[in-house]
Formats: sequence, C-alpha cells, structure tokens
Amino acid sequence: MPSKYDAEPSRLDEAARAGWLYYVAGNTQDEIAKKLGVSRQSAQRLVSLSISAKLIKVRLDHPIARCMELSQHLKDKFDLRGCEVVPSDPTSSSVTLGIAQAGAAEMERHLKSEKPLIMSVGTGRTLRACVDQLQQMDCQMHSIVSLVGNIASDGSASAYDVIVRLADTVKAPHFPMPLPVIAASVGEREILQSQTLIRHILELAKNADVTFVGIGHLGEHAPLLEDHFITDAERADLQKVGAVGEIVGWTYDGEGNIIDGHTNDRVASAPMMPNHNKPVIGVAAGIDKIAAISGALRGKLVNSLITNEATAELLLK
Amino acid sequence: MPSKYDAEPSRLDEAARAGWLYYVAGNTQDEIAKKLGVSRQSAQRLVSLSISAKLIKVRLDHPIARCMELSQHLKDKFDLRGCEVVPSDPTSSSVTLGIAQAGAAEMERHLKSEKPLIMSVGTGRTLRACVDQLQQMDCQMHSIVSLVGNIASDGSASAYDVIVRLADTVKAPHFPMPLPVIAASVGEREILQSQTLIRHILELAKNADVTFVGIGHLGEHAPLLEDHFITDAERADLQKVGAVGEIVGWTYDGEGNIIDGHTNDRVASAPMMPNHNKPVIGVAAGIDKIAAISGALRGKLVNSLITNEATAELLLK
DNA sequence: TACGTTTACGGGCAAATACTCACTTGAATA
DNA sequence: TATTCAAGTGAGTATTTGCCCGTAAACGTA
Repeated sequence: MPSKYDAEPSRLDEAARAGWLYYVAGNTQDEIAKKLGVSRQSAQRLVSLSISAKLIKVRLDHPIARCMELSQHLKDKFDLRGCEVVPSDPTSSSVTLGIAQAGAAEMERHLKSEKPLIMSVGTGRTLRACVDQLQQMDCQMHSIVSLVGNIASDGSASAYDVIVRLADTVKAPHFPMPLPVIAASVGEREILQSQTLIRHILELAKNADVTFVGIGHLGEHAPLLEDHFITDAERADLQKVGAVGEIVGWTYDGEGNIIDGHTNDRVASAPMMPNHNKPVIGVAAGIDKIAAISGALRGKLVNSLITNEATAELLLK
Repeated sequence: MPSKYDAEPSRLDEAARAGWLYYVAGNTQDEIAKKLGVSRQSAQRLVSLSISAKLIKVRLDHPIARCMELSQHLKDKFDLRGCEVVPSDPTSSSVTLGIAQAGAAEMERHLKSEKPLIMSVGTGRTLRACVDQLQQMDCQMHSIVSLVGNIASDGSASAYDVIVRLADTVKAPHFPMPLPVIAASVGEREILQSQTLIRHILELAKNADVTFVGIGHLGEHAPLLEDHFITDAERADLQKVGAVGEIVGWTYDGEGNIIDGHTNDRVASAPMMPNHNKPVIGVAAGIDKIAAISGALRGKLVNSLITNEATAELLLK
C-alpha cells in the first residue's frame, strides 16, 4: 500500500500543492503549472481536484449585519444560549450550504479546548455535511459519543455515519452506539439498553459537555421514513397526534413536548434533556423543517441553533 | 447613531455577502451582481474586498499544507529564489528520505530544458541520494561539470561520486575534476589549478546555468573529516574560528562569510559565488546541519533550498 | 501480439475575472 | 460658494479560467 512517504507523490499531494499555491499563495494556474512542471491544463485539473477532494475549505469570517440581527432576535425569542445565522443563497438547492461550514467551525471551537471534553452527536445529512467540513485535528484527549443507534433496519450501518467520520477527522476516541434507532419492541429496547456496553455509552452521553444534533421533520420525506426507521403508517400516526419533528429519533409536538407512546416507546437513543445546562446545538435549515425547529426551540430540546437566513426569517414569523 | 443591528448594511457586509456567495456558494460574479442588485464590476470589487479584508479564510487540509507554509516563510526570511520543503517522517532515521526525490525532481526539471545548459554539482551523501533517484534521460545537449575534486586523500575516487553517476543516468557529457578536495599546500593548489584542463573546467563551472550543492557541517562527524579530507585538528581549528559549515570544501561562518585562511587557502574547488544570479540550489536536511544551512542562506552562498519539514522548522526559529 | 477500454494530456475557445481609466458623487475645507 | 480629495462607478480590455474534444499512452484481455 502506498504510504505518505512514497517515492512519488500521489496525485492528491500534487493537488494539495496546486490548491495551496492557487488559493493560499494566490498564484495563477500558469504559474502553478510552471512551478510544478506540468501543463496549464494539468494544473487546472489539480486545482479542481483539490476542491472536489475537499482539501480546500473556505469559510467566511464576518458577522453580516442582517444575519446578526436575525440571530439576536432568535436568541431573544427562544431564550437561546447561542445562535448563528448564515447567509442563504436563494437560488441554491443545497440546504446545508453554509450551515455545514458554520457547524464545523463551532465543532472546532469546542474541540480546540485544552481540557478533555465529551462531545455527543446525533446523526443525519446536515451533521454529516458539517463533519465533512472539519479540518484534521488531534483531539485524543476528547471523547465523542453517539446519541443514537447507527444500525439501519436492514442491519447495515447508516449511510450518514457521522460519528466515525468525525472521530476519524479529529483523531478522537469514539463510541458509536451499536443499536437500531428504534427497537422492534418495548421489551427489546429494555434488553438492548441493559447491556453493559450500551449503559456505559448512555452514561457518557448524559455527561456530555457539548451536544450537536440535527433536527428532522415528519413530513412526506421525513428522514426517519426515508431511512426506513419507521413505516409510513407510523409516520401518519405520529403526525395525527401532533408530532412535528424529531431529534435523534425522539418525536415531539409543536411545543417541543416529547410525544407519549407510539414510536417513542421503542426509541433506543439517549434520552432528551430539555433545559440542559450544557450547550445542545441544533443544526438545521430548510422550509420543511420550520415546524420541527420551532418545536425544538420552544420545548428547549436544544438551547443553541445554527441555521440560515431564510429559515431564521420564517422562524421569527 | 448606527447600531450593530442597523438595517443598512455596511460595505463590508456587502463584501462578506459577496465573498460568501462567491467562495462558499460558488456563484459567478454575474449572479452575485444580480442578487445584490449591483453592477458586475461592483460585485467583482466586493469579492475582491472580501479577500483583501481577510473576511474569507481558505484552508488546505492536507499534510503538504504545512510544508508549503514553511517553504514560503523560508523564502521570505532568506530572500530565496526557490525553496522546497518535503514532509519529514519522524519515524525514519534516513535524512535523505523525501529530499532525494525532491532534489531529483528539481534536477530533472532543469535537464528537461530544450536549450543546452551547464549544470554544476558538488558532492556528498545527500546529492548522491538525489542522483540515485533520477530517471534515465537523454541529455546529450547539456553539460555537467563538477565543482569539487573527487580524489580522496589516499588517491582513490570518492565514494560519493555524484557526477559520474549523474552523467551516466542522464547521458550527458560530464567534466569531473581530477583533483583532491583540498590540496596539500597553497602552492600545490596553484599548480593544479593552472593546468589547462582544470582551468577549462573551472571556466565551465563559472558559467553554469544551474548549480546543485550539498551542505556539510563541521561537527563531530563532519563529512570532510569522515572522508579524510581534513584532520580532526584542522576541524577543531576551523570550529574555533567560527566555521559552522562547508560547501564543496569551502568553510564559512554563521553569517555565511567564507573563512579567511586555514584550509580555505588550499581548497581546490571552484570558488563560491555569493549572490549568484543563476539558481544555486542547496540540498540538505538534518538537525546537525542547522547552523551550516542557516549560514549558507544568510551569506547567500545558495539561493534556493531543498530541505525537510523538521529542518525547516528549526531554520525558522 | 493484437485489440478494445480506460485514463490522462494538451490545444483551442468561450466564459469568467481582473485591471485600467475617465468620470461622478459627496463630504470636508478654504 | 468654490475647490479639493477620497471613494465609488461603469465601460472597455487584457488576462485567466473552465471545459470540450481529439489524440495518445497505459492497461487489461483474449
């Protein structure tokens, strides 16, 4: 297997070099071509590769007035510890655009801490996008624990495996939860959660110093449904009793009250802790998530929010 | 008085937004212009402002990034034409690992030139390692000339015969210097260097288009000593008068000034040319060479450097 | 060895971007 | 009120970049 110190630098090494020269040093592609001894076209390919391989990470470091304003209003209205609003691109279809970078920055901020901390994380597309924006770090003193099972109904590991990727990038010890999101029965949940290993993980999660979760809606394309954790009948049922959103599998109504019974009887995730005294950061945006986010904020299921401009405006309506 | 949450966005806000749309969301400046309701040129100015105001932070997440940064700092600090820093493998004891490949690549880059050029080379373990990494080429139009004698004190050819191996690999006419590195006396040097053949070689060396040299230290295991070109007494003597390093036999102090007298009176190598206007590339790494490399850079005995990460960090201290 | 397939390369060109210059605006000042 | 000056604007233009496409080398297969 080729190592990092291979005689000939891998294509990615060259791409990194080209990307650095282009974005950091401000060379033109012609200059890069000359320096690396390749044609201009090859240099262009390398630069382009450095982006597509996610080697280049761009962030905006400026509080845009409009976003600051929205964030302040959200903080006031929902009594939040923190709130970050990133600009929206009205024409972009990507919901995680911008959110991902902001989420990653917030994660890094916590992970940079000298003293060991426990970070707990949920799962989902949004969190995964955040984790993809993280820079490599060395966080061996921290621990990362999953709040939610990563076993899909068919037994495979979830496609949005946030924790492994996260721990991999920041080189931290991690504790995924080898459980389904929702157990087959109440009894099964009892049995699963009584395992020593799982109890240890749940204990860790309870003591987490900071928590990052995504927020799922229960509409037509509910993540829980799309990932086959619940059936469409169950979803319809939940909606009927007023459920509007879901965090790590726990469904709740418009006021943020955890739904009694239904699938919640079988959710194997770590329990929600409304009004938690540590940062619990929800990362979510999108028009179809408005009700879900609003509920989570009202019920104080999360006490911090990272979202975008458009979503923030709707939440303040 | 305008508050932080003023409705009216400042120019920097607009710049931030434009920068965000450009770098994070990937819009073209035309699209940004449309969205912000300004002309395309203004959009360009905003984007450009977002960079010059350092609102946009670009990071390269790859081990190479550190090397690029170090290389840039070295270039700035010592006013170098070029500088390449290769990753260090902290677990490897080999000092030439990586350097050799980088050096070979640099040599090849020059040798690929269509128009005939003269390459002059020093000697030593490091250069030998570079040459061993060269690929076969056909460079009959170029000439390769040695800067330094290859006759050891016992009359044998040096074990690190760089030039013959180099010329052999790239099939170029070559001019080794049939001299000792250090003549027995000042007079002997005169006689040796007055030979027509030698004078021709020295003339060639003076007109070299590119030069590659190793950098030797004068510590306990100084190459000059180990190869029996100088005695331990001479070495101690040189150290006493401040010599820290040596290039093709010429010893110099911490500021890169060639030592007056001592062994330098008898060095038979081509003369050093500080501040040369052609590339003079030093190839060296290792903790015991720090002072020697630093001196060579300060005195502009070389104007380009190929080294490794660990050495680069120490040089910048 | 011959042949089909994949991969990378570089020429060329249209789109996108950066830069220059002459002009406008508005605030400060004589 | 006139003048100066800094900052911004749009037009025009040169440079840079992104991408298509034909060619060639590399690779796997028969």
